Amino acid sequence: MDIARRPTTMSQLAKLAGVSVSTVSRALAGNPAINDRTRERIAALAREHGFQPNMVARNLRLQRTETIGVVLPLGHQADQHLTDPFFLTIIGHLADELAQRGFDMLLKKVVPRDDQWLRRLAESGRVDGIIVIGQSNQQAALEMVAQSYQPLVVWGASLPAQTYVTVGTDNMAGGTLATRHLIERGRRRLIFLGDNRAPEIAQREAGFQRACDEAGLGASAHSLRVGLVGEDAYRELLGILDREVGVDGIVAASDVIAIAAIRALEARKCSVPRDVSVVGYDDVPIAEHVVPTLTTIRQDLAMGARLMIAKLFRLIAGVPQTSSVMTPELVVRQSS
Amino acid sequence: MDIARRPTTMSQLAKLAGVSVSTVSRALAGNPAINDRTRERIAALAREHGFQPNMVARNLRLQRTETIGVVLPLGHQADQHLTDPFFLTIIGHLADELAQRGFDMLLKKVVPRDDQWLRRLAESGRVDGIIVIGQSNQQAALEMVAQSYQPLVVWGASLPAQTYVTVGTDNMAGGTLATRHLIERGRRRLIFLGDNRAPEIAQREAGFQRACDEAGLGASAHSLRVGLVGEDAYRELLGILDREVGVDGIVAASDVIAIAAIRALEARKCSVPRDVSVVGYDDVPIAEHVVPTLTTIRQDLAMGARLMIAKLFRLIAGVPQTSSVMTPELVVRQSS
DNA sequence: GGATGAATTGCAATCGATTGCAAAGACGGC
DNA sequence: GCCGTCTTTGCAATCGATTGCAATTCATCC
Repeated sequence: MDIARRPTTMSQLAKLAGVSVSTVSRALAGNPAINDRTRERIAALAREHGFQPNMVARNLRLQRTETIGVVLPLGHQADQHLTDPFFLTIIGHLADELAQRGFDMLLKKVVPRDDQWLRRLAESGRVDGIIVIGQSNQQAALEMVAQSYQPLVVWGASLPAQTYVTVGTDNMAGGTLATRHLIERGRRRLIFLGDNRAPEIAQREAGFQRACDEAGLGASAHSLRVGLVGEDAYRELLGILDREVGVDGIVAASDVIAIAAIRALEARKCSVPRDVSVVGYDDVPIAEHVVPTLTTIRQDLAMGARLMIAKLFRLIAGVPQTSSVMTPELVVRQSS
Repeated sequence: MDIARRPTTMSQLAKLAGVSVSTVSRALAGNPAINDRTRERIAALAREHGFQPNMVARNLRLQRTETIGVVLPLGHQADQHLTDPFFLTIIGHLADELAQRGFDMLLKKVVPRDDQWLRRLAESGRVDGIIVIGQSNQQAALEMVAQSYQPLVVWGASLPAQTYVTVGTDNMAGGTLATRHLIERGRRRLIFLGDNRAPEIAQREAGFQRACDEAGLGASAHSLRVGLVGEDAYRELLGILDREVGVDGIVAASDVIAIAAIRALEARKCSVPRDVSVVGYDDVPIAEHVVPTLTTIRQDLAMGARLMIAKLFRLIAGVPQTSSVMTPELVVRQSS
């Protein structure tokens, strides 16, 4: 039981210890200029009272925060919620990597209303660097900030004229991989499901088209757009299945879409994989737990997160970085 | 193209505008003491250069950050990753609620090594309030901090002597609901799957036991512990199924466990729901997309997030709050 | 013309830490 | 006893904003 209230600032702790604030600061920082006995006395006092220095003041003085901003721009999504386990998975991996380095994560879900959303965070002084998950349709805002703000890494597609650093998988290769797999399984009437306003999805779609063209099924292969998730998407899927008679292969732009598609097929009395083969994208943890287990294109998100954080820290240190494109991998399970 | 570099502090902007820092501060804050023409001139200058005030300095001066800490304590989980979509769902809803109020979210995943992890965040000055998702096995740390730190809301179980505010569902009722449903379906050899070191899970298990006792199946009903997710859990499940012959009903402590269980049953040639009925818990978005769709106990996380944030803001305003226990709801789908 | 008061703006303190530099104290050597 | 050196500690500036209070300007009124 303390009679005086617990000290909350260094000056209060200094008064308790009978020394100056600077001595307390140095003692807690382990500065060797401070006498061992003094340091130990102050450390004991701090421990005893559970003293915790004010990080905001510290951050202001040091001009760094040991915090990384992680931004999810939802530019092209009507729906406001994060429902794709893909995001949690990558956020979880990022949190792991950051925690290892003693950094915190400022998570922002932004629905862009102007092109200043990224600049606001970048110049607020609240974060030492920024990771953006997915370009959405916000290339302009990303480019603008990248001109003057170095510590920025984006998960997503590697685009021609882009000046910012990205980490991602080869989406075109992934789309091709998924599609060729269906064709090898003897599927001929294929559709692609995904919202191609995001560049990653557009690249996967391009990969789908390429594989279709290679196999000479241009005429019978269709490419269709559908939102990412939710009841609307499910209903839309039912409509698509009713319209597209004879479809025997589906390439989905994400596992969540694939799973909804399987459910829609089920509702229409189509068996997966007997009547229709389905390939997802991402290999989210749930993919191997659904029935049938999901054939999918695996993106190594643990590796991706590690790369993003590694690059980001090097950028923070002032070392220029280049983008990385990882190779996606086909994981064959029951749905194809 | 600016010849001078862009102003990054108010004093630089003030120099540009030919006024003092205080005038800039007041102008940007919309203080009516400032002449309209002056204010407009300064605002235009700020807009033109994309000026963004330093939030760290602002936070220090105002002693508030408009940031809420969201903490995921992983005390009882061997596995370090966030893989349960339950977390993403609740984080997404919290992010929505906070964004609406113009607040940011500092996300911390902590693997508690001592009992100071919560205090460190509480007294760092970096957040105006804290939400803890799940008590895990950290009741002691929560209690300790709650003594001296008001703005704290915990998602989880409402426990007898607890001094902090919680929001959650009635886990005992949920467990009972799920179990009674299986019993009504004619199931008699039931098992509960979940890690009861977390108090929420322990309460669900107690509800399971109560329903079993009510129906007089104490002898044949078992209660078993299993980790939350991952390949280990799946293998453990296979082992359990092999040992527990004749099981015809499973109450899972989460949807993720339920889905893994269905997959294990499938691997052992048991049909769901023909041979075994399975009930999950949470009603995560994926629950209605798996095949068979999952019967589950729905927790209204949107409502829960809204309640938590509402309580937290009232606590920040100094208004004492009480805990809320929401009523869980049985959602019957195909798996039972 | 001078007093009064309202409208604007600036000065300087403040939030709580860190750190360069100076000062004080300890100690030994001559 | 005095001086130089080394250790240890404190003073005060700094990070970049906000804000109470004082100062200035200017119009108005008698």
